[in-house]
Amino acid sequence: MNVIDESGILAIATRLQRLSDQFRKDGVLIYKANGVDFEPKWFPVIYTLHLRSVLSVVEIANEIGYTHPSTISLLKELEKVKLIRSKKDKADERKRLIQLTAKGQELIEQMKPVWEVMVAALTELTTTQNNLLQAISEVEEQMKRLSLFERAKRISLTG
Amino acid sequence: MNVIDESGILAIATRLQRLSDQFRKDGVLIYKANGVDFEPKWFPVIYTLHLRSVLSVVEIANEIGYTHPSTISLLKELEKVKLIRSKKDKADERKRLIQLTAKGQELIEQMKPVWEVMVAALTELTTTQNNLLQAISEVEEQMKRLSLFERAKRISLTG
DNA sequence: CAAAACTACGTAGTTAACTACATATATTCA
DNA sequence: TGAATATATGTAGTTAACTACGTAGTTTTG
Repeated sequence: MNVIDESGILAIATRLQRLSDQFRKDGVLIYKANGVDFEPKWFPVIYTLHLRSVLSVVEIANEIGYTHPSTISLLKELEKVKLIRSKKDKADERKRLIQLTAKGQELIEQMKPVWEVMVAALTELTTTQNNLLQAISEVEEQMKRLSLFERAKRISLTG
Repeated sequence: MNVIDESGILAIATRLQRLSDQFRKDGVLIYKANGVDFEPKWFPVIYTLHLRSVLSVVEIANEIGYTHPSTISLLKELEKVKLIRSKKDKADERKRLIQLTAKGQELIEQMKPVWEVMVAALTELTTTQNNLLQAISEVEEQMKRLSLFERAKRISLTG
């Protein structure tokens, strides 16, 4: 991967994705090693329901920052393995209200110590001179002010 | 996306991916706005061939850090739009040697000023208190020493 | 109060990476 | 030197996100 590393910031999207993939793969291994039957991709939905208890499909999608079709397919999986259940909202028949099952809540209790280990390991790994998590937050903040595209446009005009 | 941002480091894989996606989408817009017919996903291959001129399929895959099947499908696309061409290696008949076409080289010359703008925009965006690119390099370095999984295992045992 | 606009959810198809497996050629070693 | 192993490429199928589009309720408005 020499060329990509040497090409510097131009290949930053590729490197971000590579890092994300590696974290996720190790996540699978860590859950497995701790006897927990859970996939990292489920985390955003499950964690959101852990904190908010009852939400509609679109509300979950917004919380986790995915599109609603992606969210629906995650919800289908989670319903299949009985970690969540859903019912129609009587006040608004368009809505489907989602919540954790008892099994889902038990699983969360089981995962809490694993999450603690993960937090410790991730913190150890990312507490370097330039903190990765903070760097992400800072860049997200910058993008809110002005997107990469807008910045490029401005540089093209003034350069 | 409140919950994900608030859950801190546990959702770091999700946030890395989201950032990567946003960069790539803006990349598409920037190429388009500059009248260049090029997709960001082609960058690793094209840039590698720009620097190394003739390489086999597996050599390219290693340089860009993808699996060889992924690389083959990228190469197919690039051959279709005539940015690269390939021929059998006479010294080793298993190998296919890949290189840029004249069209590919011209396109690179056309893209160079766009890349400069991108570098400037990305640098502006990511030069914050904690530098994202450096943070990525530092974490990659840490992972080489000991993977996330190994760290989690060690923490579980000693904790 | 009916038409228009909006919101919530769902399905179908696409994309860009992956793993697993198959085949052909090259190299090594008993 | 031929059998075993390794390497290079290719194909098929999977995955986890996406966009585009359709339908059914809800809200707004002329």
